[in-house]
Parts: sequence; C-alpha cells; structure tokens
Amino acid sequence: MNQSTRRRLLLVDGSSQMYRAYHAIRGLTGPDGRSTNAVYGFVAMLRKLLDDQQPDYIAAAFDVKGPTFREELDAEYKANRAPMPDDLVEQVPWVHAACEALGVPVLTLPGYEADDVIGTLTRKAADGGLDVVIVTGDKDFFQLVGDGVAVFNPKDDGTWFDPAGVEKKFGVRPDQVVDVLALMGDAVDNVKGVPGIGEKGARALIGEHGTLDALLAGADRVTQRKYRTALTEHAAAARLSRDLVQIHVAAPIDLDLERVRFDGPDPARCFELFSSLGFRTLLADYAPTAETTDTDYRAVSTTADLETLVDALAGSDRHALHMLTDTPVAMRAAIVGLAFATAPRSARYVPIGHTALDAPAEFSPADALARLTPVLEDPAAGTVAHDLKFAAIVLRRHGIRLGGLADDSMLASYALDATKSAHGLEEAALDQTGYRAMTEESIRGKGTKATPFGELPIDVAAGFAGERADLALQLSDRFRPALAREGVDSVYRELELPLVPCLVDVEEAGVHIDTAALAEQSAQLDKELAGYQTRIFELADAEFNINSPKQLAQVLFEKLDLPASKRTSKTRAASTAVAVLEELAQTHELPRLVLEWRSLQKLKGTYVDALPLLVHPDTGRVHTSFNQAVAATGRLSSSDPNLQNIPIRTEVGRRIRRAFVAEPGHLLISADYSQIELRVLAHLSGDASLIAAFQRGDDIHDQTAEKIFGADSDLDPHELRRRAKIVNYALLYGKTAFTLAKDIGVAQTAAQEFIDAYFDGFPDVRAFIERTLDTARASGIVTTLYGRRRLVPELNSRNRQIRSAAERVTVNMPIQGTAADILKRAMIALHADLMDRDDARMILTVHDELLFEVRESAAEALAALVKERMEHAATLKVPLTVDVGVGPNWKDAKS
DNA sequence: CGTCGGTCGTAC
DNA sequence: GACGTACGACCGACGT
Repeated sequence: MNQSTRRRLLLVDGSSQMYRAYHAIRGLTGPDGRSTNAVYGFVAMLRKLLDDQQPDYIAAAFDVKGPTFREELDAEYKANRAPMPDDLVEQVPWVHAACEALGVPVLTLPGYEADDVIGTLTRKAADGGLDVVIVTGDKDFFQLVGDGVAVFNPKDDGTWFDPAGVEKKFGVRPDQVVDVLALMGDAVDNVKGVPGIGEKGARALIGEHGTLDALLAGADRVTQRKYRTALTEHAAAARLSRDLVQIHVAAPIDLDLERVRFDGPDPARCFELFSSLGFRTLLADYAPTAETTDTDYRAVSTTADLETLVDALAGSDRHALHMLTDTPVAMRAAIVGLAFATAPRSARYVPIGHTALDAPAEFSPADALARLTPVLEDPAAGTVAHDLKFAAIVLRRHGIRLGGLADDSMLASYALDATKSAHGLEEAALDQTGYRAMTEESIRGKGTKATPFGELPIDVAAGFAGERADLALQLSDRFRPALAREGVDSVYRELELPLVPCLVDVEEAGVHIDTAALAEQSAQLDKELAGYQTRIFELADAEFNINSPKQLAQVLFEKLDLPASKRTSKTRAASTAVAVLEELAQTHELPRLVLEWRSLQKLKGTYVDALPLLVHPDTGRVHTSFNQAVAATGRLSSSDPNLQNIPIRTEVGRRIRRAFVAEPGHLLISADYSQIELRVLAHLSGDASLIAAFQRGDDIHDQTAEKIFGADSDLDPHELRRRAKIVNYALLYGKTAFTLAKDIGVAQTAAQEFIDAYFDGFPDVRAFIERTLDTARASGIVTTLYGRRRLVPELNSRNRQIRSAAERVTVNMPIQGTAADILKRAMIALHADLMDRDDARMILTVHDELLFEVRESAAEALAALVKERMEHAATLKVPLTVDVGVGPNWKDAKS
C-alpha cells in the first residue's frame, strides 16, 4: 500500500509537552492573576500541530498521580524528583480541557506513565496498519521508532525522526536505544544506569557489542578498564535500569479508533475556555461570524433609497456611523462611504468616493453628503461610533459639523479596561459579544499592496462598513449598562466623551512650524555630524555605521578592546546604551563622540527633518493625532507626529522648540501645572507635612531634602535639592534603591536610607501606598480620584518579578491617572470658554501642559483665564499652581 | 522588498 | 531583576 494513503495517528506526549510549555514561557497570567503559561504554550503547540499535520487520528497521553509499576520495580525510581510546582498543578485541568476542546482526547492510565500508554497504542496502531507519529521532545521515545512509527519534536519548526534520523541523532539504531539509556541512566528520574558510563560511552559500547545482554555477557572483554569494572560490578543495576527505561507496550488500554478520530476543534468550547483564560488572540478563530448570523447590510444606490435612509435616521433618536476613508489619517482623509445602523444586524451604506464602475449611484457625492448633512449635524440625532473623533474630524474637513455625539464604543471599552492591548472594534466585538468581525486586512489585503476602500466593489465595502456600524451600535448598547455596573460611567460621560469635541478642535487647529528655521538647523546639524563622524572613524581606524548597536559594539569591545559592562536584557548582546558609553567616555574619546553624534542624529532624524514632512498641504500646519484610548493611566498620547516628546533639555532641543511658532499677529501661551503629581500624592495620601509644605508654597524638593538628608548636611544645597527631586519622583514610579543609587551616584545602602528617611518624614505616604496595594490586591482594580480604573490582576501573581511590576503600576496609577483626569477637566472647561471666541485656540497638550495660540491683543486676558481654569479644575487639599508664559514661540512661552 | 522584533532615546 | 506612561527611528533577521 502506498505510504501517503495510510491513515495517520498522532500520539502527543502530553505531560512532557506541558512541562516544556511551562518552562518556555514565563509570567503569563489570566484575568484573575493565575498562571496560564503552561496552558498557553501547550495550546499554541497543539494548534500548530493540528494545523500543520492534519491528523486522521490523535490523542494526548498524560501521567496520572500515584505510583506506577516502575516504583514496584525500584522504590528509588523518581524518588528525588521535585514535586510539580503549584502553579503548574493548577494548570493541569486546563491543559486537559484545552485538549478536549481542540478535539484531542486525553488518555490516562493509573499505574502507568504516559509513555506506556503511547507505547501500547503505538504498537496496536502500527500492527493495525496505521502510521504513527509520537509527538514529544523526549529521546526515550526513540526506542519505539520503526517501520511506520516516527517521532516528531514540535519544538521550533519541528524535527522528524525515522529510524535513520534516530541513528543520526542518537548514534544507535532504535532497537538499541533502550540499552544505551539503561547504561547511561537518567539523573532526573533517578535511574541509576552504570556509574562512570555516560551517553558517549554507552553509545560506543552498545554500538560495538550490539545489545546490553551481549555487552554484559562479554564484559570481561571490554578494553577500557574503568568500563570493564563498572559493567561487572553493576550488571544488575544496568538490567534494572533497562526495565525502568523500557517503554511498556502491552499496558491494559485499547485503541478506540472512534474516540481518537480527529473531527476538528469544538469552537464553542474553545471560545469559552480561551475566553476565561484570557487568550484573546486565539479567540477570533472560534467566534461566530457573519456567515452564521442573519444580517442585512446593503448599499444605497437610488435617490429614493437615500431619502428613505435620511428619513429613517431623522426619525430615530440614535444611529451608529461608520466611515470608510482613503487614509487612516483623519486630517487628510477623503470619504469613501458612510454606513449607518439604526437596528441590530442591519445597516445601509452610502457610497461617496468609489472609483469602481460596478453600481453607479443615482446621486453625486456632493448631493449625498448634502442630503445627509442635516441629520449628521442635528444635536438630537445621537450619533454612535467606534472612534467618534475620527469621524468628526473627517466630516469637518468635508464641511460637516457632527452634532449629538452620543456614544463611542472605543472610549467605553477604554473606560472599562484601559489596560487592554487594543480597543479596536474587532477586539471589542469579540470581547463583548463573542462575534468575530471582518478584519480590514481580510477585505483589503495586507500592507502596501492593500486595495484602497474606494477601489473595492461597493457591495464588499457595504458589507464591511455596515457590519462595523452595526457592531458599534450593538457594542454601545452593551457598554451602557456595563459602564454603570462597573462604576466608570462618570469617567466615560464626564471626561472622555466631552473631551472628544475638544480634541477635534485641537487636532484641527494644528501647530505652525517655522520650516525655514528647521531647514537651516538641518544643514547646520549635517555639518556638525560630519565633523563627529570623521573624528570617530579616525579613532576607530575604520568606517562603520555608528547607528548600528551591533557594529558599534564590535568597534568598542573588540577593535578597541574596551570593557563591556552590560548586556541587553533580551538578546544578551553587549549593550551600547548611554550609561555604558558614559562610563567608557572616561577612558576613551570615541564613546564620548558617539554620544554626541547619537544625540544630534536623533534630534535631526526624529524632529528637525521629520516635522516639515508632516506639514499639511492645505493648512500649512502640523496636525498631530491624539489617541484617547492607549495609555493605561488615562493620559493622552500623541502620534504622527508625537508632539509630546519634543526635546527641551539640550540647547539643540530648545532650538527645535523655537520652531513651534505663532502666526503673525499672534502669540503662544504655555500653561503648565507645577508638580501636579506630587500635589496629587499629597492629596491622596493626606500627608500632613506634604500638604503643609504645598500650602505654604514652599519648594517641595527643598522640603524633601531637609527631611531625608537632615537640615545640617554639608553638601551643596543645590546638589541636595537635585537629589531630593530624584527621590521624590522615584517614589512615584516605585523605584528601588538599586536604581536610585545609580541615579544620584551613591551606594545602594545610602539610597535605601534615603528612601527610609523619606517614608519616616512623610509617614502617610507609606500608609497610602500600603492602602492602595491592599485595596487593589483584594479587588484587582486600582482607581483614580475621579473613578478611572485600571485592572491589575498581576498583583497576585506567583512570579515575584511580575508581582513587583504590578505593584509599581498600582502605586503609579492613582497619581499619574488623577493628574491626567485633572488636565482633561481643565481642557473641557477651557474648550467651552473658547468655543465662541475667534481670538484664541487650544493647540497642544503635553500631560501637564496646555498650549494656546491667541491674538496678541487677547494674550493677557487669555493667560489669566487659562491659569484660573486650570488651577480650579480640581479642588484638592493642596492648591494647584499653574505657571503661565507668553511668547512668539513655544520655547519663549515656557516661563 | 516588506514586516517585525530588538534597542535606543525623547518627553512628562 | 531593579522606574511609571507613551512614540518612533534605526538596524537587521526573516520571509516573499
């Protein structure tokens, strides 16, 4: 019979694969903080296996608790093996459940190991004419390999072992494997073997003599004396070892082909199990899809149908909107089509910018938009979307002001759990409804070759956009009660939603950049960089890519033979990080030059050259995009470009800030909260001396210096203040004595003393930290002053490293998060103030700072208003202080 | 040639 | 192992 037509049985060595997964993946936890590393690794392996191998039959064998016949042969067997770790024990039932859910029956047999179950079934299946594949990383199974029986090690891309492969890998034929194992023994399982004979020796001896029996019989003819003696003295041990390592092939278990037939996974069970384990990325494969649901997503092509849609929208108090555009950059996007949903599983799609010739609409794009404008602008219309801000900005660019922003499912998802890796519609739908949405990639294709939405057939676009609108509507309905139930309704309704129109205006306003000044700086930087490069190549006596950590490391540590002090955490490569180079700079000129070069290169590449490229062709300004659903603490983030990390510390950096300018006849106002996080800490902790210091208006870092270094330290007061400032911020971030010591250049013991002194000086801060951790440990949640939450299940992780990291984020969240809440409150208030004036607009926000561009005549009044609103955005036990500056550019506006 | 993980560096 | 929150440039390995 032809090989390829033989049916194939896969037998998975469950126990060993589970152990491997447990050790290969560290620190994975589920929603409840329990370890899920072994389950995840096992499931990943099994899924790949099923996918790649498409078995006809499959089963996974596991060890069971309790003694086996081997312990009866030798009481010492496995006697010194460490018990299974607790956090693996609790994963075993999940691993079994995952097998069954994936369609892989679990086999166990009391009194026998998984090996014996596999051995027995292998024999029976092979005798019955099946091909057998044993899935394991354990070399012991080589003994079973033979005609129609192979071992497959799934590690990496997988390795196959047929008899020839075994011989190549292990040095002997499969039928000799047991004898080799018997000689060498196994320390882990406490199989003694023959002392003094290791893997190499065993292989050579068996290779020469054929079998263990032959070897023992002819022991006196073995040439090496130490082997000869050992074999004579330990012949019995060798035979016992052989019995122990020999896999049993006649265990009392039947091969039930019906049971082990592979019919594919059970999607419902997989979905439920993986969902409870928090395996979000796997869920999509098992969720129900549109094909299984009755939906009605259609394109509108006649004017009559368009009118019907407009009437329906006008008659409904709520509709969801999903927009397709030619680019994801809101400020540059042209509308391709608009989908509307007013009831579940139904949507209408209005094509606007399609190039496809398939179903030309009766109406022109302008006509369609004109007819839709009244409902889109109606404040009572109640628009729901996943990412309202995007839709609002795009519509604004098309002359339509989206009114009645009712719900945003992206922001609701964020308010419920900001720590989620993504708040996209697909993720939210999967989470909330278990529904697997179409992905953009599946519709358009991937990467640079993706088809623009506008070139898709209208029906396809209608199906995709319609589903999205529908999902946004359904999600909002689910989120509404969830937000109330979870106590985040006010964060969502009073902070996040009202911030949307504010951010729309800020993004649309943009920032004016002096591109000529940047071009000049770029040329200047080029000259300086060339100078550094020449000198660096001279010193290195070679030309290389200074930007390549790899090449730089080679020059520093091999060519120049400087001492490599640190390795990178992931790849263990020699680090060329700034701290390392600074250290080396004391003994060699090159590292110092590299630091300078790097710094200039960075500024030039990231800002000086990049910013002019992002100037909008229509507005002549740079429009960043603020992301409201990214930062786990509630902060905003900024991208394309990121205007929240524009340099300030170095002179070159400050020059870049000078290129952020006001329009002629205008000025910039910069207003930033002074030490807002420390003030929030004072409020939340209620620490009397912190509060008193802020109320008196004392310099808080001087105060801290006095508390921790004493009033009579003989160090320079400036140095003391500098150190105290580092200590103050160290506390906010949960810094350890180890890193604090490095930062301020003292011994670790001294750093620890500072930390202790800090807590002695501000005892309520320590109590606050403890209280925050206790509450969070019990609930798995940490909150800000305004009720924003962050889930921190890892606080109860058994892994100390993960637990410690969770403790730091838990302490940081109420402080950073409350500060973010306060800034958002100020933004909302000021946006309302500026709404009906045309002489001032908010143009940027950077965590504790707001930037405005105002007509010169209004600058003074606006500065006062901004200060007033920001300082009263929250009422704390300490005053909030805002520093306001006015100037022609950002640098000069910063006081 | 495009994608992606790793490393580094900027901000608050 | 050791500092919280972000974004992005660049390199180089890898896959098409």
